[in-house]
Amino acid sequence: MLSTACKDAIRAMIYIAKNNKDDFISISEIAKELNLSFYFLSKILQKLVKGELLKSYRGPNGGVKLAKSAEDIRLIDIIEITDGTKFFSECILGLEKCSDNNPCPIHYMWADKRGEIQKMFESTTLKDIVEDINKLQCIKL
Amino acid sequence: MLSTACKDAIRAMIYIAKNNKDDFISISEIAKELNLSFYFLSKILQKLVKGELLKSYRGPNGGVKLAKSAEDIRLIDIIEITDGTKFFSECILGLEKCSDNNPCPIHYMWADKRGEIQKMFESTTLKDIVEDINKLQCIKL
DNA sequence: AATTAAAATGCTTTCCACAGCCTGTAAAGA
DNA sequence: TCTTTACAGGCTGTGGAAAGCATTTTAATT
Repeated sequence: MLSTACKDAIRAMIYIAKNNKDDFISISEIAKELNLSFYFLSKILQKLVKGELLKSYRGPNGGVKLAKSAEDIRLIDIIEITDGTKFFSECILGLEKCSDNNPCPIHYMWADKRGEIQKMFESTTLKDIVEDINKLQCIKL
Repeated sequence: MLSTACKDAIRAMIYIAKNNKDDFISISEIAKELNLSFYFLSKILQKLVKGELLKSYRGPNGGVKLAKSAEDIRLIDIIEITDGTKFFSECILGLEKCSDNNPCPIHYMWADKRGEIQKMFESTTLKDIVEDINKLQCIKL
């Protein structure tokens, strides 16, 4: 459902939010901690920088950090930048002409579930997740 | 979410169920009607034959037809054969160690939605869909 | 028996997400 | 100013899904 790039992006953003301070976190540190390819992660995070969820800084002690408060970054924002929003509008059977006015046989029941998933991603912020991590016992990202 | 092969399989199965009679429907007819590659569709339907959702017959007037009543074929059956069931058990962030006892930060909210989708596919049969098509105005598959 | 229709199957090709590597560029520190 | 650090971004390789092609097998019809 989510691309590998998107999953990695979410994991990285959670890691960054959890360790959010004034200084920058290096991409190589994140890649090591999350067991990801440095090169692949670099490109994903570049997208998030362009999407204004992250700020980056080059040179020694450089890295990335959140561009805004963790409570202002929703999961859907990360998904939109990495995967786009096709998933939340496309027909589950891949029919281009399918829409509310012109439904495929399973359009309505899918539109319902799809909408709930979208709401879930819209209503969850990085702050929520970090708080949950501190409350619950969660596995290492 | 669903692979192209799975989407095609569902569309084909709906078409077959809608036109279900005693005689066999040729794969080339289905491919033409649904605007699919004959070769690709052949391979998908072969899987469904092996999975015992379809019966096939070679030679003149051959083709495929449902192996059982339309009310005994659920969408989840088609999905299991073409894509497997990984989707309904895997962590949305791709973490192997994630489980109910050992959750990732968004495990529970995802497990909830995922379960609803699974129920949707489990509770929808080809008969339900064909009835809906006859009742509602649906687009061409 | 020969011909023809249609599924079964193996082989090849195409395409894209994923991943890795290398160079360019910005910034800090000596 | 030179060296080092670290993000930016281009280029290339790889695996699996999707798609196309060709041959084989089965069965009906003439």
